[in-house]
Amino acid sequence: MVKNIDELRLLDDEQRRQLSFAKRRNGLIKKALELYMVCDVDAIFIAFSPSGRLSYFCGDKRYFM
Amino acid sequence: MVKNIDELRLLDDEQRRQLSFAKRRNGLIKKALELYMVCDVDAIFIAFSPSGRLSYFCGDKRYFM
DNA sequence: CATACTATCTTTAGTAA
DNA sequence: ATTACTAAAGATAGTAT
Repeated sequence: MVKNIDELRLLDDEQRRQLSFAKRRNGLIKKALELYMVCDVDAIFIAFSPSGRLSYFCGDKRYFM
Repeated sequence: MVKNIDELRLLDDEQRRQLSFAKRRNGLIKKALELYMVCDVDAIFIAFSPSGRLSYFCGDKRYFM
């Protein structure tokens, strides 16, 4: 797990990085959905996977789209 | 804390919602930064606070900007 | 708006399938 | 690509400042 930003470094193995991405992306999308629902705000999250695939969440009530 | 998505509901108090937003937004930006650094991917996060202020994170290495 | 505390709940690296 | 398991680390509601 990551304690400080200083401890962050690029995962050196492609397979580990892809798995870490999938887990973290899922976590971020869930958190963005919670922010959207709990706090009643607009929020978007966009990321590209290490292999270039798009992942996103869009919760729009007022400003987006 | 939120256990299931079914338990999510709009915080009824404006002050509680604003505080929850500030904490969750900080958490999301940190997570997005970690995703960007650890997984070496592009990622953006944008949200508006309950009072309409913009918060965002943008980590771009290939696609954005 | 921010920051600090803490009990409690959540996320995730490593691993296997 | 995914899901499942688990210990360890992280996030946050409630509260006070």
